[in-house]
Amino acid sequence: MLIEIDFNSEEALYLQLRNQIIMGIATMELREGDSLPSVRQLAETIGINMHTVNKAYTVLKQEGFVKVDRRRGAVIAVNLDKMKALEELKQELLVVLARSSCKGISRQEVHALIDELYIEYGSID
Amino acid sequence: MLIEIDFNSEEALYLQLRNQIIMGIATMELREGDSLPSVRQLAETIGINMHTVNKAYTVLKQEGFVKVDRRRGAVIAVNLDKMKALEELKQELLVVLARSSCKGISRQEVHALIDELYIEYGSID
DNA sequence: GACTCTGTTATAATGATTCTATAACAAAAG
DNA sequence: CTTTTGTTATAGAATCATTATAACAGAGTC
Repeated sequence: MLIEIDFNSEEALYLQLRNQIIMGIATMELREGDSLPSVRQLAETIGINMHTVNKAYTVLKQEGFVKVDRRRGAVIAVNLDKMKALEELKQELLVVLARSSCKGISRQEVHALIDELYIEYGSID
Repeated sequence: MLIEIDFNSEEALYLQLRNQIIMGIATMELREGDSLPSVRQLAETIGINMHTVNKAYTVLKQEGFVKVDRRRGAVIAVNLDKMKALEELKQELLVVLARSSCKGISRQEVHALIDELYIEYGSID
């Protein structure tokens, strides 16, 4: 999987990494059971420190996107705690939608954007 | 307007402040032309430093939610740069929806959540 | 004019976060 | 036995968040 890091971004490197891997799972580019590169290998590929990659993997583990196996390294394994995910989504949208609403973006425009983005993600419905 | 700061949150104080004010605008609790408390006054009310409030106001000014008048202090004045806001919304949703999709939240569930939250915000449609 | 309140700016100290650098350990695979 | 794996420890540098003091100029009040 291709990972692109923006070193000029304000976003922390380990968070950029985490987000790209999550988007990789969402687009089915990474599937349940797939192994991620080892922390050292990915660090070298990207050109960053091993610990930065390790931190990304640790966060992904805590958030329930991978399981770390001593033999196979980090393996995609999504923990489907839907209730928790819905609550977190609500909290995030609370702020994001407030901004949008203030800027004159209508409810329907948000819906359209959701549909546009969800096409790329594995949506069952 | 009532402002509640969570000192145990990982979110920076000035960002909590900014977000609450933006939500206040979205819910029409704060209206165009309303004045915010002075930086010193609000700082004392909340129990934080003046500069932290000042930083929140400065960010709000840069993001186009208030204008700062030497006489009246920070005044609600939303700059409607819709194109820019739509682009920013898209970038934020890109990550948020990837997480949701992975956790098994359907497109329709997101729509329902949007509708639920938008009720509290001033939606024209 | 004296006083107060406003935003703004400067400077500094403190603590937390981020990233890097080196190093070591135990478990598993070849 | 050697290599590779995740994991842990420690330490340094840079940046960020917060607080603390202080000062300044513009505007309103008495």
